[in-house]
Amino acid sequence: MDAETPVRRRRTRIQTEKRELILDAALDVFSQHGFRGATIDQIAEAAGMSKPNLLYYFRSKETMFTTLIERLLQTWLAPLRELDDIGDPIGELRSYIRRKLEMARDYPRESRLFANEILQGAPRIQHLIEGELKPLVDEKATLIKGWMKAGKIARTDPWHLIFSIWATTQHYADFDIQVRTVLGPDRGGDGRFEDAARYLEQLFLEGLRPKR
Amino acid sequence: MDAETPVRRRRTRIQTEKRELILDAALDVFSQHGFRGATIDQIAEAAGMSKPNLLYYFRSKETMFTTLIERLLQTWLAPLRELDDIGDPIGELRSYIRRKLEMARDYPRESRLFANEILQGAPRIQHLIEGELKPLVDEKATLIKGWMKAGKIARTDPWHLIFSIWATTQHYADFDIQVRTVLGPDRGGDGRFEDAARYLEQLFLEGLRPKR
DNA sequence: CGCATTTTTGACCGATTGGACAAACGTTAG
DNA sequence: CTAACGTTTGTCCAATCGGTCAAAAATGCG
Repeated sequence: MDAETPVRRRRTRIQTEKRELILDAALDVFSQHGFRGATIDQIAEAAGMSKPNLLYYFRSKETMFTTLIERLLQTWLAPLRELDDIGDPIGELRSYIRRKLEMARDYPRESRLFANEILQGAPRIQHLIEGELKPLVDEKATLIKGWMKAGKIARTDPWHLIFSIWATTQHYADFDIQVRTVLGPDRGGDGRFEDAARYLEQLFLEGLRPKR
Repeated sequence: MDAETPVRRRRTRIQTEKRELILDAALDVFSQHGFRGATIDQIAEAAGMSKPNLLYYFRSKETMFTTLIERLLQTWLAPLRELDDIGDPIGELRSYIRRKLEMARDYPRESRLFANEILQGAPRIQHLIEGELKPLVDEKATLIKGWMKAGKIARTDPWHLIFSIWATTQHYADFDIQVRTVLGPDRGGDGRFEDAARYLEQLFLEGLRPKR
């Protein structure tokens, strides 16, 4: 009888700050080792606090992970949400690719965390992919189809078009080590993202067949 | 003094068979959970044997993993090795893309295992990337540069060209769950690889700018 | 068959894991 | 100041981890 009333109190200033600190540390660790590979101790150390202290702010490892990935998905999908019918289609696509590549450069941890989760069959975010990602992609696919019908871009499969943009841009975050190693110290420096941007623009706009 | 002579005996029939069985089970488990996420017990169960029995054939989890990934890298790089100067360049690239996409379809576990390892910074295969992958890519980049100079394909960055082929094709293995979920039951069925093949051919050859 | 070798198993070990808990410590409003 | 509440920590626990070991079972061979 009336065992415990979970009075959801208002969040303290310290709570807000520490939760943010923890999530950042968790992003570090989760993105590097995946969910199972990461330990609470690692995250606690990265956040500069003890394990029980961390567990005071997040009930469990799982809670941290889901909090992290749900928030992350929003920023992750933002560029696609911005794709609209205002500018000219080629310009829209070009800037979408550029923005995605910038995200791979500036938020590689987020990209890797997401990739890691999908790789393992998305056990913890399947519902988000079905409920958020799919509808958004379907909507934008319709938009792109319209561009094709209007002769603004070449006729092709809009879903696979979106996949190819995701794949090529996120590759530079997810496979960063491979990219940098293969490019070597000369070409693999900070300039690699500009090289990639130039190449991808050419690929998506013109393809590889030589002009005559 | 003569503590133990590791007389490397010849491998028994049973040893050969069981080792193969174990490696297949290990591929299942490693590709789904990554190295740290996988447990010896899981692999043993998937192989239908007890844990000590498995450890009789492979000294450690690490041994299994490296055996697996070193062998895997060879088949994985085979298509790139076949890229040569015999046929016409456009045809060569087209069939390289096709072959890579077939591998994503037929060997998704291998692709995921590799992706998982790279994602985490390639701690166990860095030397293979430097010593095997990089030289091979450099060699093929030179080949492709020749094609560009001869006007056979458009001038662009050969390294990033190779990256984009890897990214787009392996995406269908590594992000399979996402691809199938977004495509839905209609377009996400077995035909998705043919759709992808058609789309990628168009992308790499013609790009998206409309013909006029 | 009989014996040596290979294969399999159950029991066990120390280390690490996610998490619980009560006590101690800080902070703040009245 | 002080009582109430928020925060932090040391200690502990059961479960799981990778791996060992001796002994039993199966196999191969003359």
